[in-house]
Amino acid sequence: MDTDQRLREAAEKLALTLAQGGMQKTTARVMTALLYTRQESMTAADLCEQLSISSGAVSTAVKQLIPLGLIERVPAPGSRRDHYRFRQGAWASLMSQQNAMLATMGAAAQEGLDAAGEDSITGRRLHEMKDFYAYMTEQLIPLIDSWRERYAVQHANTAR
Amino acid sequence: MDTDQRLREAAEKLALTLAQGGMQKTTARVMTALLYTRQESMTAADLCEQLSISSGAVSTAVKQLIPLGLIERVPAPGSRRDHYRFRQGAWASLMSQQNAMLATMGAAAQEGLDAAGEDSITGRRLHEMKDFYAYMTEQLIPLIDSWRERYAVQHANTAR
DNA sequence: TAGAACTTTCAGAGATTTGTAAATTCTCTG
DNA sequence: CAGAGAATTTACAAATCTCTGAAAGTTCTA
Repeated sequence: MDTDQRLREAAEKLALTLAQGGMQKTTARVMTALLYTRQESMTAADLCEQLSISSGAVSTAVKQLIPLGLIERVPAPGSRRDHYRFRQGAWASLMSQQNAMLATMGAAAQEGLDAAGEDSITGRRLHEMKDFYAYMTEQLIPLIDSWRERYAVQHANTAR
Repeated sequence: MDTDQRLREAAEKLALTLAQGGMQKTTARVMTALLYTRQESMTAADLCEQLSISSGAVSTAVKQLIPLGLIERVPAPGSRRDHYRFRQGAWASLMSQQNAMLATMGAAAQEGLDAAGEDSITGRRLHEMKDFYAYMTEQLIPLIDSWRERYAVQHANTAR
């Protein structure tokens, strides 16, 4: 089987997994297409054709992926079309987004504690929750930062 | 406003957030009901009534929550009904599940690398991905373990 | 072991989501 | 600055998902 086809299949497979995990299916397909493509970047038209979806769908997907820091628009000299590419450091951005969820969970726990009080069955349950998310938030942020740093140094000489 | 109502509202609010994040709505509502309830545990009938859903829906939700390690069936002496309660250590279990996703991502990156080779545009993109998930997996597992340990010690004397 | 009390499964109705096609808006270029 | 080439938005249609109600299955007790 040729390389292109293997990559396409890997892309679709990962997209399916991501969709299972809550990401919208088309959004996931656009993301993985850009991740596994052999081109430096792809135009909206490329994506339409390869994925057999309408330009509207591409537009929607892109609108969701850019704020997540997963892809970026890249200026394409000589072409009037927008080009998109998978971002350097995308994964760290994605993980950071998930940190926001950790904070939300902590706040939800606190809210319940305020209502129920610490000394109750509910209070004990929520206290564990609050502690856990406080701990995770505290630990995860430096973890991501240190990776960013490590990676930046390691690849300083091979930057695009 | 009374305590019960504040807790119910907090529960619904968190359920909505979780639903946005990809969890099924009813599943999320069952989970948060068990998290914020003032009772030690709830029966399927309790959940039906409080959430205004059918017993079939409860059954489905429970079937999804138990494997995630979020809730558990508890034997209820003197009652023939199943009782459910939010699990101790649920949050650590949940986070562990997400680690499985990290492994999947790493594998997906490897698969692409095998097809594209390291020395290509695609190869460099996928290499970053692989490194990131390898790093996160490596770091996150001990993090959760150490929390489990810490929490177990801290609460050894106040166990249910 | 018969029967009662629950739980689970399943088919179909209803609701929501999501993609398409077309209209609109935006943005370059000549 | 007019117009062509793209991207985005919107309204609608199609597909999917998810809950309910009812039937079937389980499990405990008498």
